[in-house]
Parts: sequence; structure tokens; C-alpha cells
Amino acid sequence: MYTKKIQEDLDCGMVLTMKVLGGKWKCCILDAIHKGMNRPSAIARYIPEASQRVIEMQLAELLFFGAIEKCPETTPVYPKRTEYRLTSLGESLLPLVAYIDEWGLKNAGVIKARLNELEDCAPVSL
Amino acid sequence: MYTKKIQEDLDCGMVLTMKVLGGKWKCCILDAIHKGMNRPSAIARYIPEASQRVIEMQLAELLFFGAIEKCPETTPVYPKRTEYRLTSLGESLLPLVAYIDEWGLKNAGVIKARLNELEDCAPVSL
DNA sequence: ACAATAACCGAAAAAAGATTCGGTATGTCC
DNA sequence: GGACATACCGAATCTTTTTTCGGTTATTGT
Repeated sequence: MYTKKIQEDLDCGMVLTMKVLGGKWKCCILDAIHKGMNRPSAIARYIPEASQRVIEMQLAELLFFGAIEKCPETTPVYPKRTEYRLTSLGESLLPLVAYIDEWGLKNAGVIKARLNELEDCAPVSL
Repeated sequence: MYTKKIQEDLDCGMVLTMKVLGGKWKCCILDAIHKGMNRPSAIARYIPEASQRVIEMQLAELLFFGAIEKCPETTPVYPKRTEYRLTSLGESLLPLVAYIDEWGLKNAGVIKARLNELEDCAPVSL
């Protein structure tokens, strides 16, 4: 197993939430499952920027924390395999995920403007 | 400047939000400032687990994205120096930060239980 | 002048996280 | 059987983030 070298404060709610939701694609994966992409291959197609491996790993973590569960598939189509579904814990994360998405979209203008500054101007310490 | 090697989807709200809020201590820093810890040294004392350097760097990033601003200090006490304050953009993040904290605290039991499993049992791939 | 505190910054190193690649196993369709 | 899709996993490698450490500059109290 992999044990962290640096200890964290497990009494801080933010640290705990990030244990479950932290990771490059976890929000997107939860969003994908919520939108009906229940199988790993479907999720991978839905998020093509993410490597397949990281999707597998983050699914495993979400499963581990109980945000999703593995189900015998309901739609027995070709090639029938794994299906993931949100648990109640996972569903309780949806408003948070939605909020994170909304905030980003609402403020996309400002954020992108700043990011563009980084692109064209001289080296800045950031 | 540091330029990312791996490109990201800047049309995804979650990616954008995480540009501003991503980072080990950004939520805590916003929370600290909101609670009245306006100066770097005060924030550092408030979050002793974080290294001073990372607080400086993440303050610089929050400043860069316009979530906080540097102000001439209002309370001219010893040793008078920098003061940070939330901008309206920063304040608009507070509900999100609060929600992240709340979710973690509400589900602390389950999350910690899972984390403990990792501690005492045999190697698990996570 | 001197010790102490504050605010920063650069750079190396460590740690954490993600990607790439190659592999196994299973099942379906032709 | 052969081609193809799915679901995984291990390990090396690479990227990104954080830590550590050693500095600079400035201000205050003694």
C-alpha cells in the first residue's frame, strides 16, 4: 500500500472532502455517472482527455470510499460487463460538483483572461 | 514561469474552478482570511500544517486570479505590513468553501473509517 | 547597534499524482 | 479460430505540487 509521507489534519472538513473528491477527474466521473455513463468504457469515451488508467484508478477510489457501487448490469447488452452507480454518499456530492461546475462557468471570463496573461507575457512567478 | 505540459479543457467549469481553488491549502486560506486572519503571518499561524512557502505561493495565486487583494493595512499595529482581503470574486467562493467543509465534516465518520482500513490492513491498491 | 518579526523569493529536492505501455482475462460476433 | 471490445492491473516514467532551506529587505522595540 501507499502511505503518505506528510500527515494531514483529518479533522478539517475540507481535507476529508478532498480525500474523496480530490483527483483530476473525480468530479467529472461523478458527473458522467450521474448523466448515465455507467460503464468504464462509456465514461472513458465521455472524458477523452483523461487516460483510461486514471479513470480506472479513480473509479476504484470512489468505490473504496463508497461514493459509487458496482452493480450487476441492468441492461444486458453486448458486451455486458461492469456497471457503476452512485450510492447515497455519491449523490450527496452532486450538489457540490454542480456548484463547482457552475462557479467555474460563471467566472470563466475572468479566469481565462488571467490564464491568457500567462501565455503571452513574460515569465511570472506563479 | 511554469507551463503545463498537459493541456486541459478550459471549457469545463470544474477545471476552471480548480484553477483558482485547486491547491492543498487554498480553501483553508480563503477560510482563514474570511475569519479575520488578514496577514500572511496570521494565516501561517492559523494553518500550522502548511509550510510558509506554500502559503505565500497560494496567496500569490489567489491574488493573481483576483480572489483576494492586497490592501494598505487598516490596523497600523506592530509590525505593520501586508493585509489581504477577499474581493467579491473571493467572497463568491465562500459558500463553496463552506459546503466543501460541511460535506467533509458531515461524512467524517465514513471517510475516516475507510482511511483507517488502509492503515491496518494489508496492501491495497489505492 | 542589535535581536526579533514580517514578507517575500529562488532553487533543489521530495512527494504525490497522472500517463504511458504492455500485459491478463473474458465474452461476443463472424 | 480470429478480430474486436471490455475490464482490469503493474510498473516505469513523467508531470505537477509541496516542502525544505537559505537567502534579502524592511520595520520595531530595547
